[in-house]
Amino acid sequence: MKNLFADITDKNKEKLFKIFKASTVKFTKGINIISYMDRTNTIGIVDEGSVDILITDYEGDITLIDELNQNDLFGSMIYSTVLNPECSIITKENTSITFIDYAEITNADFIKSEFYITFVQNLLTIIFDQISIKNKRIEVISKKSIRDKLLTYFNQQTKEEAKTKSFELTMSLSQLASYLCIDRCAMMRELRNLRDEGMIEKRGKKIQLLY
Amino acid sequence: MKNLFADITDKNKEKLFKIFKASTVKFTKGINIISYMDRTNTIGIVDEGSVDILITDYEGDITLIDELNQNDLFGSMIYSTVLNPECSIITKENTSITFIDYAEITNADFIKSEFYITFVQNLLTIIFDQISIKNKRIEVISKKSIRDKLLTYFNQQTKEEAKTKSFELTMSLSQLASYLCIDRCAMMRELRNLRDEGMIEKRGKKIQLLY
DNA sequence: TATGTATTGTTGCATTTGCAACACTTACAT
DNA sequence: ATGTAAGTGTTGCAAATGCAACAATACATA
Repeated sequence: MKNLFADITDKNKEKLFKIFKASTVKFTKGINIISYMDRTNTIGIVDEGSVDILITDYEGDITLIDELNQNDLFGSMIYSTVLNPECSIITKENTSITFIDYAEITNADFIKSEFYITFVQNLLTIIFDQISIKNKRIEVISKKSIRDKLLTYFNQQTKEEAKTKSFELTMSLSQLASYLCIDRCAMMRELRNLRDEGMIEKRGKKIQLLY
Repeated sequence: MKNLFADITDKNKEKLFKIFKASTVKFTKGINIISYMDRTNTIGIVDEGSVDILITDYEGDITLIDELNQNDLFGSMIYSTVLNPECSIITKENTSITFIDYAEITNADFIKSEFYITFVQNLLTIIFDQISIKNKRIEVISKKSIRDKLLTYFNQQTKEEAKTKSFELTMSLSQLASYLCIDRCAMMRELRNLRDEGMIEKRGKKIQLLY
């Protein structure tokens, strides 16, 4: 995954940090960093660690909108609801975030600099990646049944492993259920059905498609 | 909604079109324009009309990933699966699309031009908007029950109408069911329940929240 | 090692949901 | 005007699902 400052020298990165009024803050696990995003044009970059973007609805139910990892970006321009009180950005572990002022993307000195293009390219690459991830999730949770959600997810994961048709789960089963927006117990049941019907094989975190 | 070429003079726009090797094609309704996207770096811009981005899965089921309208963008960098045979881009009406070569975004002449910044800003604005729309949809279809999906959608729609708590459906009920990834008949049933319980009022396309 | 915590795994049951099949209305093209 | 397609509305029923409640592991860390 590309870094927003990839292919930019340390010296230029320093300049860039000044232009962007950048500040890097280290958070421990479980902190809501939404208060750091109060300026409308703040972009957060995950240097290290990971965060969840959550929305709390009128009934108090919490929806996971995004899971961001190293190099991912977030900000009110992406999460239009980000400044609403019902949105929270929670660190999932010890996490280091760099905040930059997006408004400075039109800073005259910055535009003239030789690293402007590199920066814009990096920015676009990262954003496009994040959109792709979102599209994948939409494809999965669009499915009406738990079975189809699971199979679609498994197919996505094995797409690059056409030969072996197997992959390692990158998250816990509880997290998977949450990602798929389904009840964990119901998912376990369906997972068992798939295994019993000989559709899949599951050993620990390794899943093998058999169809 | 911003246009990718907003605030760029016609003359400069012409230059830009040359740089991007742009071509504008008019399609009638129901055409799959995926074949126009075969170059990896092609970006499509909806000048007029609208398109659906669809994925057909291993079972032949079709999933609606995106509905794009005027000024929206699409391309393989956004839909990573776009070049796969199972992805289709279907015009929903008479639609005019401009294709540009994304690789030219680093074209030296272009970068030096005075309209480069405007272009990049427009590009980012449009993309951020598209992400916001995606996030909203994820929030809605994340809900487990039809009732919650409907109420969450209604709440999103009335957010800017805090006083009246009412809005006009922008799509048909069939389309809404498809957007929410639920069975249309089951949705109708739940809609009736909500009405009977005095949660909502529905007259034609106008929906009023009563809670 | 002990101890608490997170994760996995299971089941019964009431409820929700998708599906199929149908009638009726509206919109639109010829 | 007339036929065709698209959209709306309804219902019965079998199947899928969420929920609650529980037991058994695995895992971390004090």
